[in-house]
Amino acid sequence: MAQEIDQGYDPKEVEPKWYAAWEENGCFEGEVEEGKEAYSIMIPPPNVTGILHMGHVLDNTLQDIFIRRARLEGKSTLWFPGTDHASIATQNKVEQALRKEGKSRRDIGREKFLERAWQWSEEHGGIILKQLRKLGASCDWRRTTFTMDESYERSVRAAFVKLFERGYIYRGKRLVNWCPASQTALSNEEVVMKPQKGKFWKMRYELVDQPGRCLEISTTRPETIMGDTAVAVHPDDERYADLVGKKVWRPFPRAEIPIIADRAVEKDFGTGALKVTPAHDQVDFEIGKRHDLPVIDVMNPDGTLGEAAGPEFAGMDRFEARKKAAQKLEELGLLVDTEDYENNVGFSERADVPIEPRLSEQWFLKYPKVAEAKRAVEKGMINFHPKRWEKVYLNWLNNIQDWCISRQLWWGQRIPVWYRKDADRTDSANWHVSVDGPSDPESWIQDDDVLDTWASSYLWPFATFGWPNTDEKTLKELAHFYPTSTLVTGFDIIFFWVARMVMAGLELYGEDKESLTDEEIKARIPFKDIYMHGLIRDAQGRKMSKTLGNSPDPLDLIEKFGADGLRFGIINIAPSGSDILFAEERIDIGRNFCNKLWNACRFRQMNGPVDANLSLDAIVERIKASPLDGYSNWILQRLLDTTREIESQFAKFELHQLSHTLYNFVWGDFCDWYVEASKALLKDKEDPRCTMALAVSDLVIRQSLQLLHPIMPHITEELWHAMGYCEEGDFLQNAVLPSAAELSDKLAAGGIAVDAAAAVQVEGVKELISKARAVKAEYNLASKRDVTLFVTPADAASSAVVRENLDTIKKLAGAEAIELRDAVDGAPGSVCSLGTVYLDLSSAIDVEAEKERLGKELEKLDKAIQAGSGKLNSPNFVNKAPAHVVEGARKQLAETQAKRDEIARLLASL
RNA sequence: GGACGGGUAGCUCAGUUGGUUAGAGCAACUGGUUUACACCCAGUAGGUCGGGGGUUCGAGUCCCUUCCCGUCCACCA
Repeated sequence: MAQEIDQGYDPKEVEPKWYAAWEENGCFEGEVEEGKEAYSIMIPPPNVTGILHMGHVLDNTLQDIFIRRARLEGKSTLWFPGTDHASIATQNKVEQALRKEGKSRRDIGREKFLERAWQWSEEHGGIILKQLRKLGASCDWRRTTFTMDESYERSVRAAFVKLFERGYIYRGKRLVNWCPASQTALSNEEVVMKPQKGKFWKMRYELVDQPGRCLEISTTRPETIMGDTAVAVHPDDERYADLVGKKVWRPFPRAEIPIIADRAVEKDFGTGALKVTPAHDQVDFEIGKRHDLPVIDVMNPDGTLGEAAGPEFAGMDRFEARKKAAQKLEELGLLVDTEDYENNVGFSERADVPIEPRLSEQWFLKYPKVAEAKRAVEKGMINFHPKRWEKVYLNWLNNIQDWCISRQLWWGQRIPVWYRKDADRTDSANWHVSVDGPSDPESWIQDDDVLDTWASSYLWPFATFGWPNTDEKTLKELAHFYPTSTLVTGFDIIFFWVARMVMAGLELYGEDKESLTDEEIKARIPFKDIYMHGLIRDAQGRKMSKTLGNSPDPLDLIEKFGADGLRFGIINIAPSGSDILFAEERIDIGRNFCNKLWNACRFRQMNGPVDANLSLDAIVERIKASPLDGYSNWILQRLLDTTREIESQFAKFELHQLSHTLYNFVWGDFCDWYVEASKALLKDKEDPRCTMALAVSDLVIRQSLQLLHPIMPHITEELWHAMGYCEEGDFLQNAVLPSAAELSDKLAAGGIAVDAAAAVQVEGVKELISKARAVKAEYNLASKRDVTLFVTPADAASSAVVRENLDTIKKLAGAEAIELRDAVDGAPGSVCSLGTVYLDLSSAIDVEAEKERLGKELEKLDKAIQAGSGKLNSPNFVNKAPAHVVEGARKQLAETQAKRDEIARLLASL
């Protein structure tokens, strides 16, 4: 029930109270509601051990806005929360902790390590979910899922088995991206290229059958010389045509290697001769395959040189070995020259060390349903917002390569493949692939590796519901909530996650099929819309990072601005899909806006009881009691416009406009004009116009709170109750938000005809008031509230409008009296559409200053007239432009001319 | 090398299908305490819309070209 509103909004009092109440009352619980449209969002699961940062604030505020809006529209909603085990990131953290104790994971073994990791994830896990609650996130927390929950893991294994059985998953010995720090294979997406300064060594290899004759070769990696098994030149390179088929001496270990011809070599690069190291370079590996070259792996998994590198190098770090190899070339007299060189080197995204191409046995996924994944987007079954991300997505799919999904890590879902003990692992006859493992486990050994994290989270949209279980609950919920409605995420994981989820859904959500029809695609896609937001950066545009210390703790910001203030603030500065420059001052607006809204309600409450607000009908009934005055008509018109605008912004996924539209309406229209104007009516509580103004305020506030609720849930809930819009124990979200059309109909049905044309008149009154204020300010009388104003109306209609709004004008312009006159001379004035408004100041007028002011205005109008008449005098414009544009230009010119004449007259009268 | 995004007021950004004299918030400046709010009110100033060319009656908006900034993809050893 309604309660008194205190002075000053204190989010600390309000926010925790309502969050607790919502949770206790199951406000966020998403259940299948037959007959209602479903709306669901899957949270992009944050890392289990992560803590909330500004990116999460943005991402989750957006999701909460979507889901709360859907709730207000009366949909059957579900926001599904959870966390990701983040295999490599979490394992790194646990290993770091171990290292502090002077241990490595191999010292303690897999079992003990996993114990530690679980302990770690339980200690830190869930912190972020608690923080999300502080932000007001309305997730159905009962459903919180962790990607290493037993049920989720079963889904992951089931997916693996299905993909394996369908031939998409295979095991192969390939050159993969190897991270020597984490000692695991990585996917191409986990490798980032960075420019590195290094050296380019030119060396010479002597021909075996022509001692003294040498072939010059350039390299950036002399430490792999020991793994060279050929030298390659381009087949069309005339310089070397006679050498192909001959042999050169590899300097160390000294051995004969062939000179071969291969098109992969660039003639014009370096010397045009390439040392071929099949074990340590992708291109070389391909060449090696084509020419059947031996593969010599000279490196250990940890990035040190191996036995094959020879005793001098074995055990040495790869970068040490590089220097040493160069030195050795020099000693042997084989070094021609050395130059500084910058090239791009692949780094492990996580560990930030250069990766090594490394030959190893791994599991790969040949992506399924690539064509369908493209079609889904091309045909608009899945829509990116903003649309431009479509291209990025399609481009990736067009160049897609098989995905290395095995990781030599322990923390994660272990690959559900078992090998028969003491049998040949490379022979698939000795494999067992299943969800539950072999029935005679003692005869088998499970694969050591775990899956790439993304090879589990790509199932998130349906595995969370229990897929592939076929129990009633799972099927019913999936039928209702899948495909989910909107995916909200950053563009940085468009390949890692978004595209892979699409393919996983298309392949796995349904029967095994070679290809899919459009109807089948629609049923299988994981989401229909993708809202891509930008990355949060600091005020200088730098990425936020711990080391830079430019990453504010959202909890501090919530403490300072309130969750609602932070939410509004972050939404307000988030442009459509590009990077967001964050600075704390930019959040001020959110806190200030909360306070403004709060005080608007407080003001309303101070002017009368709010005991007849329980339903929209009750409020409409009260408005009916007396005819609308101009301002009330105007604000209702603006309310309908605003409601419509917000509808369109949601429909078009233009969320960056929401906060601006609502801020302008609540602050600019309602508080600055309607509330101020209504003060004239509120003086006399017995006046029916007072009752009407209060009822109109109640309607505007009610609708505004609903429109704002998705952005600022706590304060709107508090005010919803304080303003008596619902019974105790009920919640804002249970009142269905009327659409602009519904609201308009409801008003019409109640006999309240909102008149758009009359609303325009009010714009004229506002203009007159602003002009009057400006003239007063010019004479340093802005705060004087007892001046006399003269108005010379433009015509009879204007005169009537001014008369009707006399009280309001007096109140808002700060005048004691307003006199309508036919002509005024020698007073400072300002021309507006309703007429000219003058300040009664004949005695004290500063003629020079006034002349200057009017002169400036005159100049501006002259320019406009010149442009306008020029346009209208041109037959081209009059003949070619559409009639309404010409008409508009004529009207505009006439008005401007009238204004100009009036100002000229004013000037003359001085 | 390929693709995309951006360049509009001191700063951060809006600006629908081309159509009045290009907007907002912050900052600045001036003046204030009015039936709520100094987390406030009123007012002022500030822009040749990156440069050049074109299409058009008309361009911040469309086309071409060019210069900056940023991102992604590719990777010549």
